[in-house]
Amino acid sequence: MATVNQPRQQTKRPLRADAERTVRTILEAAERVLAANPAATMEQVAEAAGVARTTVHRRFATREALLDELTGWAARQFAEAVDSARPDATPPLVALYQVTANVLRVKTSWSFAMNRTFDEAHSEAARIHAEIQVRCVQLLRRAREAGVLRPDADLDWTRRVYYALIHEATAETDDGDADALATKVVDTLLRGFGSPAGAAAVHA
Amino acid sequence: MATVNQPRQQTKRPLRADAERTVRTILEAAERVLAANPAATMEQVAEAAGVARTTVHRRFATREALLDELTGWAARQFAEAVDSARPDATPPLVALYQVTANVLRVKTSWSFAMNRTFDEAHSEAARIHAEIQVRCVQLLRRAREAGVLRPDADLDWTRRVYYALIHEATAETDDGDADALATKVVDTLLRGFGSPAGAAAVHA
DNA sequence: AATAACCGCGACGTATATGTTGCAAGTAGA
DNA sequence: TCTACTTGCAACATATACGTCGCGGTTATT
Repeated sequence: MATVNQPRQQTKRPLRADAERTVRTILEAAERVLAANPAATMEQVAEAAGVARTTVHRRFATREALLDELTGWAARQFAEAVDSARPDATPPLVALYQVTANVLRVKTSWSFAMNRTFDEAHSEAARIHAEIQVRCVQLLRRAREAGVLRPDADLDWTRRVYYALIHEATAETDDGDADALATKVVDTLLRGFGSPAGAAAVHA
Repeated sequence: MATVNQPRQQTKRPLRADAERTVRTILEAAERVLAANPAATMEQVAEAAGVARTTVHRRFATREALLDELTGWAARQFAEAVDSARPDATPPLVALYQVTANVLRVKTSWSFAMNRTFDEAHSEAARIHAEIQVRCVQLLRRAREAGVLRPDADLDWTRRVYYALIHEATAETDDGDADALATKVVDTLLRGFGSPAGAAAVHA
């Protein structure tokens, strides 16, 4: 009868200060390494973190646990970025800029953890992202009612394009500061690239 | 002295008709399976194709070879889709619609193979994609000169947003026909979502 | 200073994916 | 019909990633 290798469950007792630091170091290293190669191994993460592989396993029972912790952490920072922009309390257009800038700031540093697809719908990260998505649509609706968006704008499509623009902005080579990028994103979202007299060009 | 497992090199002699069919079946199955799960195993691909795993290995020496073939095939279809729209010979706006519709048609069926990142810059697929990218910028430049795009449009940023919109459009749940989606994409690209009187809203 | 926690290291066990080989049975095509 | 190609199957070899365990040395905390 083979003894099955079951992951050792991680006790949740308070960590010593240095251990706490190690955890953060590992998570940051994981983000870096996995952003470059999502299939990276535990060994590579450990190496990037400057610790032994066994230490990683000491802190995170399984690979899944590490990934979950990482995405959870990023999600919380994401939520924090949105919240601190007070998207429900400021004029829609201002909020749009503010939220965009804040989100860009965190997303550039957490590209892997933020783009990870959420298989299990019950994970903390999935819940947070879903909530934020709802708030995003709310903001867009307010923008539409305020006349910032066209009355016939499809909010769901708008949101997806908005997300895509943010994603694309994080890949900018000359990553200027978040505010400049945010301006670029919102500007593109609202105006697109057509010339104001664009419609006439069809008949040219 | 351990005998190292080196992939058996695939002879490139003409295949019998049924074998040719098998190859296509495998590639199509690989696309389906890998689109759902990029880390899918050879076994899963074989199962989806309705063949034995060994048969897959008979046709594709290594996993890499299969992936390369897949991306190569998709890239050729991509190029074909662009070419058949004659983007250099028709008015920019028309070409934009036409290219978009054609590309959407193939991209919906080849989402995995088209999004695969190209590590080795010397692969056929990478070359094709690079060429198409150049032609895309050319088209956008023509559009700008024709007054379809704003004179100050950043062509590289425009192209990336264009790509992102196409990508997003392929994920539409109610995947209407390619023409309708193309209209949506080009419309969004040119006009964005802001109301024409949008600028005024800032002062509201 | 004493204690408990932490870490590196080496070793081990396990699971799984990849790739190979040989053979028997079936089938396309001349 | 005959032949060469093709396929499924079972078995094998190998590499690699994951996870565990124990020990000795170090460090934080009291």
